[in-house]
Amino acid sequence: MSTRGRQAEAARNDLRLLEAAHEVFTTQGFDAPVSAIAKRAGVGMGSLYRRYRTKEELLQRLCLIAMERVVAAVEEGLADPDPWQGLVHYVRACVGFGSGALAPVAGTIEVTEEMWRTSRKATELAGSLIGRAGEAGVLRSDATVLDVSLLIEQFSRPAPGPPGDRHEHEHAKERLLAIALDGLRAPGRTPLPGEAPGLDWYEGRWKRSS
Amino acid sequence: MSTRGRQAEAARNDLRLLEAAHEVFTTQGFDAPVSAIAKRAGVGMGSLYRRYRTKEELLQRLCLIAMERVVAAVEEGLADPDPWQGLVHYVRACVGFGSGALAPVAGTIEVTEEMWRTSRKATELAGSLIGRAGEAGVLRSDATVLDVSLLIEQFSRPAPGPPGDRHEHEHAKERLLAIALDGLRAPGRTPLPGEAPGLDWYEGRWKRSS
DNA sequence: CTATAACGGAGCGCTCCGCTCCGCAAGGGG
DNA sequence: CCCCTTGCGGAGCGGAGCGCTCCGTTATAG
Repeated sequence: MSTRGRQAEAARNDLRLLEAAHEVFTTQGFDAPVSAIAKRAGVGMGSLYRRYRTKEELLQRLCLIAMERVVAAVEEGLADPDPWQGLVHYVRACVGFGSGALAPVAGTIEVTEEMWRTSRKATELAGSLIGRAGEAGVLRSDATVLDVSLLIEQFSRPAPGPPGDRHEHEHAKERLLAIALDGLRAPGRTPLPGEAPGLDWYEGRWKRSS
Repeated sequence: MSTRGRQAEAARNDLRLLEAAHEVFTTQGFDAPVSAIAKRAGVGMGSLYRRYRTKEELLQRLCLIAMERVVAAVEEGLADPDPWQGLVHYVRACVGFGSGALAPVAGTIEVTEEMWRTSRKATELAGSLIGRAGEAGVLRSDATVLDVSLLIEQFSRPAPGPPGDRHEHEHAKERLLAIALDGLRAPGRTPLPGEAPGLDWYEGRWKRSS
C-alpha cells in the first residue's frame, strides 16, 4: 500500500513541502524564513534540507514548476476555440496561482538551463495565443505578449497584511483584473504610450547582475 | 542669507531626508535599513535621529505627506472641468509618486489622529471626483471609489530588481496603466464580479492587529 | 577665543535567518 | 525476534544585518 511505510511518507512530504513553499513564498515574499515553510508543511527542518540542499535550490524548483504551470495555462487557452475566452483563461489562470509572484526573485538566484527552456517555451506559446487574439480582432492591436505578461506579473503580486483579510483582498483584485481585461479588449480607446517593452530586457532581468 | 549657517543646513537636511526616505521606502520596501536613507540624503545617522526619534515616527510622517499629496491630486482633478480628464489626472498623479507604495505598512505602525483625518478627507474628496465622472457617464457605472483606490495601490507597488532597469519598468507600467484606465471607461464590457469592497474593510486594514 | 550647537559615523546589543547535527522512532532482512 | 538502516523532528550554532546611541569633530555665534 502506497500510503504506508517510510518511503511513502517521504513522497508525501515532498508534495506537501512544495505546496507549502509555494503558499509561503507567494504570500510572504521570497525572503520568508525557511522554517515557516517547514512548519506549514508539518515537516522538520531536517526533512526539508535532505531534499533541497539550499534555499536557492528550492526556489529554482518552485520557479520551474510555476513556468510549467504557465505553459499548461497557455495550452488550455489555445485549446479554447474562442480566441478571447482563451486569452482570458490564460490570464486568469496565471494570476490565480500567482505565476508572477516569484518575479521579485529575478536576478537573485541562478537560472538553470531547464528554466530558460521552459520560460522561452512559455513566452513563445503565449505569443501565438496573443497573436491569434490579435488577428481575430478581439485584442487591442497595440498590446504585445510582454504587455500581457507584465500585466499578469503586476496582478500576481502578493497581498500584504495579516492572513485574515486575504480573501477580501483577493476578491477586490478580481474586480481590478476584470477592469484590466476590459481595457485589453479591442479597440483600444487611448493608444498605449511609448515603445513596447523588448524581449531582451524582459529576459535580461533574470540574468545575475554579479 | 538662508543658505548659510547651521540652522539653514538643518532645514535643508530635513527636506533631503524626507525625499530620501520616500525614495528608499518606495523602491526598496518599508523594511529598508534606516542607514540607507541617511546615506542617500548625505546625512549622518545622528542628524536623522535628532529629527525623528524612531523609524516608526519617520514612517508616520511619510504616510501623512503621501496622504496630503493624494488630497492635492484629487483637488487638481476636480479643478479640471472635464470629468474624465480630472479622474485620469488623479490616478496618474497618485501612481506617479507612488501613493500606495506605503500600503504594505498598514497594520505595522500606529496611525495618528491627523493621519485618519487626512485619509478620510482624501477618500471623501475622491468620492466626489469619482461620483462626478459616474454622473457624467464617462466612468463605468459598477466601479466605486475603492475600486479606483485599490487600482492605484496595485499600480504603485515598487518595481523589483536592480536600480538599472527601473526606468524600463516604469515605462512598461505606464502602458499597463493606460490599459487599466481604458477598462475603467464607460461602458464596461464585462460586469465586475461580486460585491464592491466595503469602506470598513478598506480602513480597517490600517488598524493594528495587536 | 571660548562656548555652543549640530554634525557624521563607528559600534553596541539584539533579533532573526540559513543551515547543521543529533537523538529517536519506524521499517524490513536475517 | 532482533538489529541495522533509513528517514524523521527540531534545538541550536554562526553570522549577518538591523535600529538606535554615543561621542569626537567641526563650524558658527557672541
